[in-house]
Amino acid sequence: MTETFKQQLVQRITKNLLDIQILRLVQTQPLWGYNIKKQMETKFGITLRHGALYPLLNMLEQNGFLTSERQQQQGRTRKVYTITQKGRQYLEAYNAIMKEQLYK
Amino acid sequence: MTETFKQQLVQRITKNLLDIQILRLVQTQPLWGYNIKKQMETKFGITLRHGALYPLLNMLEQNGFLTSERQQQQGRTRKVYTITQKGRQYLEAYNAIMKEQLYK
DNA sequence: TGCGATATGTCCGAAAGAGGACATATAGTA
DNA sequence: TACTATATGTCCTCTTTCGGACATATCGCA
Repeated sequence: MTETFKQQLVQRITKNLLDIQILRLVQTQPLWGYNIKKQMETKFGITLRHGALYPLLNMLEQNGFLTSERQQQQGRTRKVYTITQKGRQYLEAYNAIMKEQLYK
Repeated sequence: MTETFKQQLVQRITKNLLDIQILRLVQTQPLWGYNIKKQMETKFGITLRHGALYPLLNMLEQNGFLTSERQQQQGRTRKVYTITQKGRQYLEAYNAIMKEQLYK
C-alpha cells in the first residue's frame, strides 16, 4: 500500500514541482531536454510530454535558473542547459523545506 | 534571496500538496476545519479559502484518510477530524520521498 | 526509401482548478 | 441590535493547465 502511495506521490510531486525536479537533474551535470525526458522515464517511471517540457525549460532560462548552449551532435542540435547560481539557491530553499517537513 | 524563494516554495507546496499538509497537522492531534485554516495562517502565513478547505476535508474522509466526529462546543458544531491508518501510510510514503530527495 | 529514434518547437480545445460570492447558524461584545 | 468571530457548506464564472496534434530536421537501419 505504502509503495503504491509512493508511486502516486512521486507522480504528483513531479507534476506540480517539475521545475525543481529538472533543476535537481541539471544540478549534477549539464543536460538537454530530450535527455531529461528519457531520464525521468528510466529513473522515475514518469513520461513527460515534450510539449510541456520544452516551454518550461525556456521559461526556466528566461527567469535565470538555467543557461543554455546549443551543441552540434552528429548533425543534430542539442540545447544543453546548465544550472545557474540562482537555480542552486532555489534548490537550497527547497532542501531547507524538505528538512523542516521531516524534522519539525 | 533564498528566504524569498523559501516563502514562494512554501506557498506552492501548500497549494499543490494541501491534503498532505492537512494530514500532517491532523496527525499530531484531532482538528476541525476552521482550526486548520487558522493554524495555516499563524504557522505558515498562508490563507486558505474555506470554500476550498471544507470540500477537501470531506473528500479526504470519503477516501479514508480521515474520519470525522461532530462535537458540540458552546452551541456551535465542530466537525473534528482524526487521521486514519491509511492517512498515516500516505504520510509515511511522503516522508520516504522527502528523505530520498534530500539524500540521493 | 520508409520507419523509429533523436531533438526542439508551437498551438488549441477540453478539463481542472481557483477565487469569490451566496448561504446559514451561534456566541460574544460594543 | 449590529458587528465580528466561530463554524461549515455550496455554487458559478473565470483562469490556468493538460493532453495531444501539428510542425520540422537529422541520423541510422532495414
